[in-house]
Amino acid sequence: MFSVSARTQYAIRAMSCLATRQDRSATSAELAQAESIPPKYLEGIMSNLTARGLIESERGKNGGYRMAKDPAAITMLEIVEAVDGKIKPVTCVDAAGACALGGNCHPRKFWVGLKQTIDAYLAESTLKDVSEG
Amino acid sequence: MFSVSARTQYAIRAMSCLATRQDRSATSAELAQAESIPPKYLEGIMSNLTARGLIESERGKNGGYRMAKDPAAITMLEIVEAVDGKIKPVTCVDAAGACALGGNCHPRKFWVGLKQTIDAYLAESTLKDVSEG
DNA sequence: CTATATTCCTATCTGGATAGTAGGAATATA
DNA sequence: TATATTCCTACTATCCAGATAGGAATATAG
Ligand code: FES
Ligand code: FES
Repeated sequence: MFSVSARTQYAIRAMSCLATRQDRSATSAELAQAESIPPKYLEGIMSNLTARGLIESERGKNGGYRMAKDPAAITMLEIVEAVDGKIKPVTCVDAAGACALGGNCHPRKFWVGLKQTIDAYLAESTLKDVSEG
Repeated sequence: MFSVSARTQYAIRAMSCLATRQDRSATSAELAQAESIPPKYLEGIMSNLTARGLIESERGKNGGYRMAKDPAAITMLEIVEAVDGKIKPVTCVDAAGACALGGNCHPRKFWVGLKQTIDAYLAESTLKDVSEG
């Protein structure tokens, strides 16, 4: 329970690796190699991160990725949401009617609080913090 | 991501329902009915809660379950761990060698912190709080 | 222009976990 | 003995994360 998807773990490791490189740039294949991530799978993840604007991409020969921002300005929340979407402990956490109970059970507030707690932790952890261990 | 299992949601709803009954007792079938939970599935969950000592059971005719403690003395963490085990964002969160990287990646501290954050929230939320919404 | 290296897109397969079901054994009451 | 309950074990079905495959688009170099 509350397990972190491989997607997100891969994304964070890849970003962490990219951030600590000289020049802060690398190809997807290099990152996959360095972090033991299935190369083809990582490609899709990198696209997510690019779409979110956390990194920038260059196609073609000599292409690859580079950090779009300072690692201290990138939060774990941004990375998580880029690759796995907003976190949702229960389906009705934001849309009150999105569960069989129609948003009318007592525990719901508790789940909303949980989401806020997790979001807060993710938002206050920067890539810089994480990549430095 | 970070989604809560049906097991845990059911457990909390059932406990919440039980806690707010006169006499704080009911049969599994009654709780299943009241909370729209598959009856047979709930049976197994109730056994988990009994094993953990959060509720007490009585077999046979006129049997059922009753609260073993005051709802204010039962935390969400106890319920979650009773039915789904300890939470584990990443496999190596407590056993450092339990992942392909052998516990040696920088992000690991971050995941440990996440677990502590979630555990803390769950531990400070009591059944009384939750059942009262 | 051609060969090559890369990102990017779409479609598909697969295994394992989760959710749920089935049947009945044990136990208690009346 | 009949009935109502918890408890136990095993099975089935469903779903989706994880992974793979193939190739289109794009850029560079020679
Ligand atoms: S789970 Fe949606 S209202 Fe309780
Ligand atoms: S995930 Fe286990 S060491 Fe990083």
